[in-house]
Amino acid sequence: MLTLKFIQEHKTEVVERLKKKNFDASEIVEKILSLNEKRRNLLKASESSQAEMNSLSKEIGALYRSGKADEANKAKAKTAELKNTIKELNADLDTVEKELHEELVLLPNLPHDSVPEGRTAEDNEVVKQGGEIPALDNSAVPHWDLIKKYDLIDFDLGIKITGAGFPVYKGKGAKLQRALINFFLDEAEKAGFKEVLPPLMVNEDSGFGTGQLPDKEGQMYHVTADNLYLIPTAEVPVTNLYRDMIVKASDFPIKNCAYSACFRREAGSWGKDVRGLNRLHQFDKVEIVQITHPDISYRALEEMVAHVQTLVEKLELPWRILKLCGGDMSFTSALTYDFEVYSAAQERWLEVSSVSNFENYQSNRLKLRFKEDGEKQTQLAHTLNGSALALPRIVAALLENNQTPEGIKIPEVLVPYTGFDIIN
RNA sequence: GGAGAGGUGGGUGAGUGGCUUAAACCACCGGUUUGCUAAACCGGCGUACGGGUAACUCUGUACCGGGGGUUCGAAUCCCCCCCUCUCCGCCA
Repeated sequence: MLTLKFIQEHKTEVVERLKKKNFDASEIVEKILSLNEKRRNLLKASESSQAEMNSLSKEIGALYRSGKADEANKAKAKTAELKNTIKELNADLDTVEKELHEELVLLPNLPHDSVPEGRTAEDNEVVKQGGEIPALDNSAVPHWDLIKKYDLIDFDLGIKITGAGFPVYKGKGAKLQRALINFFLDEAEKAGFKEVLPPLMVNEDSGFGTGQLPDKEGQMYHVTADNLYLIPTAEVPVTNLYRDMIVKASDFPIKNCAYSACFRREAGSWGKDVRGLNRLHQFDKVEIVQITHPDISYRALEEMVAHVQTLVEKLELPWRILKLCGGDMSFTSALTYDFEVYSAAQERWLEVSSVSNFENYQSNRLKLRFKEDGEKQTQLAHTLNGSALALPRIVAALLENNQTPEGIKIPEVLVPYTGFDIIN
């Protein structure tokens, strides 16, 4: 959520910048400003009445103590009206504050100045590219066939015990999962991210803190009996570790990485995009999260992007980095880079990571603040996160790109983790 | 699942209706003293939203798990909810 203060001070800027996200903010901003004016007036009136009440009460107490009951009773009579006034003012204030909040959460985060104009994924800007797209021979098949051929993942068994989108990994397929998770965690740790292993379910407050609730409620599995949500990404529990906190500027940067299973209902998805490993209800991912000083959050973003780049390079996959255009960015992000790897048999790019700077948009909800050393004033921290990496599409690309007549070759860097160098 | 105890500032913890402006201690920060460390002493030490100001100082209101109620006045009394801990049961 944008801060009220910022909207007040940068009214036209907010409207202008949100145009890039194809969002017309002018009406909402006007409404916010007028509601805030209302709020301030009500607040002033309420507070001065309360101040009056407080001093009257004090007097009454003093009168009783000095035995002047008559005068005390007289003073009491005066409080009745005041009490009513306060009640009414506070009720109005409450209403206005709720309305104001409802409007505030409608505004998306402002896109960074460098975000390209555009409406759809077509308009995303390729900023960097590397690796070589392998030339597969005619016998090459997509990963869902390879998976069957080598008995790596069983979708039908998953359907039997749970449902579509919950694959069962088997044998070398299962080992490959473990290998990738450990590889990603080790690499993240080398890059300075401290590992945490968070719960896979979170409460409502956490869902709200990172912005999944209330807007994207339908995308999460909801355990209604206990009112808990299965996490769609480790970003949720890990970022919420710092909810409602005031940290010291000297604690920055706070860097965490976490492996977790991720659960997504993917309501409304269909078609060829969901074939094989392309889209699942449950999948594994290593996430990196960073909380920084606002002055250096964009440097932190570049570092995180560089880290992800080393991962796809070490896995010897053809990769490219996209800077998302305004229209394709998420509601909460200020700048997002997507990583894609080329899946040679499907002949398409697959998104495997999304790295974003949220600036203070998330921390305003989370109430994640910091203080400069020696300063009394609190400021909102900047939060960032990124996948490093999500497994299924990496597996899809690895299988497809590395298929040979003899079997599927495992990238060198993974061999110490898998314990085998070929799947055959 | 059953029974009990409890939720007060960063932590421990006092506080049964107005001498509370939430004590005290610890931690933390600043200062004095000191050969260094330690200690002692002095001072400071919450958050949010307002008002005021050139700025600092200043000032108002709210906040003792959350919500409601009683009262001139609530951390304190009443009601509802949430959470935590202990014991028992079940269990990897």
